Amino acid sequence: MANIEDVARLANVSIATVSRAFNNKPDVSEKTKARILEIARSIGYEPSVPARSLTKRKTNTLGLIVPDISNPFYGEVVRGIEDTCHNHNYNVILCNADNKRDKEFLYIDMLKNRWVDGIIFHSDYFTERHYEVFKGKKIPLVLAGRATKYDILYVAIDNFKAAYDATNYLISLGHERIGIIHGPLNGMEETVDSVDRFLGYKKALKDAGLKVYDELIKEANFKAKGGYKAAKMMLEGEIKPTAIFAISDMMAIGAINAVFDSGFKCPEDVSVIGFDNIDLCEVIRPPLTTIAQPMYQIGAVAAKLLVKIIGGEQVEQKSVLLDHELVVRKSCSRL
Amino acid sequence: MANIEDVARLANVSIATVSRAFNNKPDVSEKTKARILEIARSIGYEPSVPARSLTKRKTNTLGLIVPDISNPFYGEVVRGIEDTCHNHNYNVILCNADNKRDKEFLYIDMLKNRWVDGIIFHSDYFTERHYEVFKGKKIPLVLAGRATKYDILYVAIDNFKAAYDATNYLISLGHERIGIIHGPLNGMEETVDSVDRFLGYKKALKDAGLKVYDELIKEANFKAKGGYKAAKMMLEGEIKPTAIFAISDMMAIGAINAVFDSGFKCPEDVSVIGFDNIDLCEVIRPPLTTIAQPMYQIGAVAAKLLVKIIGGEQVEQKSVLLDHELVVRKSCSRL
DNA sequence: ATGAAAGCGCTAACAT
DNA sequence: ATGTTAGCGCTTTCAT
Repeated sequence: MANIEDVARLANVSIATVSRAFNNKPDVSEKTKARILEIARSIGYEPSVPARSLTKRKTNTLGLIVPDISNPFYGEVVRGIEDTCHNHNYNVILCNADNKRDKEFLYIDMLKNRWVDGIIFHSDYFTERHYEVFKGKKIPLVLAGRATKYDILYVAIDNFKAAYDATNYLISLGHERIGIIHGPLNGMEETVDSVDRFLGYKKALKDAGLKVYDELIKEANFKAKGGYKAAKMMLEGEIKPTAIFAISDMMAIGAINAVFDSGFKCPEDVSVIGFDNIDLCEVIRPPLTTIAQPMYQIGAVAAKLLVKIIGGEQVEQKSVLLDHELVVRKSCSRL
Repeated sequence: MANIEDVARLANVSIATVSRAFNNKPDVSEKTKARILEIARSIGYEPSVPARSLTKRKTNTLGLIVPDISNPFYGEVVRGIEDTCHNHNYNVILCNADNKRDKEFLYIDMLKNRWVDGIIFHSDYFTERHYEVFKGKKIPLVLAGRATKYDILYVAIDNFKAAYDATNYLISLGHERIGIIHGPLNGMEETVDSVDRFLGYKKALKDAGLKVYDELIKEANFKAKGGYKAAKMMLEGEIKPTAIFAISDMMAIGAINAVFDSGFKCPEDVSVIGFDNIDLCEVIRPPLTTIAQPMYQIGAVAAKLLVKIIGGEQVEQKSVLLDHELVVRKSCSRL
């Protein structure tokens, strides 16, 4: 592989001049610059990124830790991140941590050793230990997809309000027995999405003067099968819901299937509303009414924010809460 | 950040000895090694990957070029790759190239400059120009998801046979007017998946002595909406199919919706079979019968192969054709 | 078993 | 406008 010295020799200049030419420094004559670039091209030379990283102490690389890239939700977020990085001349190292603490810390360590310029971290949980590890390592960090009480930048949506809106929509359609299928609450110690959404649901019911039935509150694992089981139990119970709010689209889809399998119809007998707005929503029958999260945007904005911080812009960077949106399709109807 | 010199000083040894300790070289006394490691730990030292890459001329990084990570299909493949890389101490740089030639070549260039140890390339097309670029750059390469006539290692399935099997299954159920929704054929110059599958479909019909109706051959873009439109046209035509083979699950799902929207039932009136076996298949109604591609395996095997080549094992590496599988669910019925 | 020193490919002072 | 040189943090001969 050709290196800077080869180019210098062939162009009859010093390696410093070659370096200048490639870094667009002002103090190289246009003529020599052109000659250098041409010679470089002819022998297929381009600067070595690792070598550059070493001297500049900057790798132009972002570390990206997500739970699971095979989940379409994260696929969208990551797509937003990668697109943005590409536009800003960064590359992305992808890490699947499965929401597992050890895997996360292991990856954080690896990324640190790789001198990544920053990390975008996406996980169901952000604990005190996370906070301390990141602080200790002093790596620029942006949390994606969730807010936090720590002084760490994040890009997310207002989960409480989003769930409030979803529930309220059901109420506005005349529903009174509204069930919820939420995710793991984890003792409600941490500010997990699931907790916020659950709280938003309860608040909406209370504000409308409606009763909160314990029988209509079920927990599942964010997946279709979990949603199916939870809905099935609800529908076979004493108090039957006329509407169900599932806090992820996959669970909502499971719930719709449960409605049919229980001998009811959706939306005629039971309305179902989801959360996320993944592509599937328009494809299934009935098309799913849901709360849209700007997944791509979450990724894109997080990446932009991180790149800015790395660039050292002291412009008082702030966390961002993006807007959610109610997308009305056909899975909910007036009571 | 602590470096190797700091550790050396504190441990009263030379940096060479520290290096040996961290590289598990045999010629360091257990005692000093332990001391060095302990001191390193106490000041939070770990070797710099960029510096190491420079001397060793090895980055322990793989470049990964895929069309679009937000597509669940590639999500699975990438998941297989990343898991495998993680197990072999490699990291992965993710690149979305959208099947665009320029973006692909740009990424290949970037990855080369980053001295990645190898590249896994996944794209709808692998042209002569691709072949030449890769040969020119001399980067270890494995093609994922598709075969090629060039002397390049690949990991894929036998698309021709898979399509043959799908069609044959329909035939075995008594169907005679079997439509196909295929992808872009691109003049059929290149060995694209779409072409192989289309050919497999025709061969199965011919082998069974069935007529190939031009009216039952439609092209779409691999997405649900495309499948919907294609199926709609077919169902409204003169010659109505009793079964449809869509060469991707997303198109199959679109087709199922089209069946219902046209006033027919699936599978009673029209059977539909898909291709890929994405998670969705079990979630929609009716659950989709399909040809399963081992997506995770494609990624995992490709990564394993690449890591082996990089390791210099001359063990006559061979391309791999993985098995596909017919997964019978409820979207097809006997005529 | 350990150290000294060269070198990986580049950038960034400091000269001229 | 261009060259010289000292690093960046590490591995790897070559000595001892």
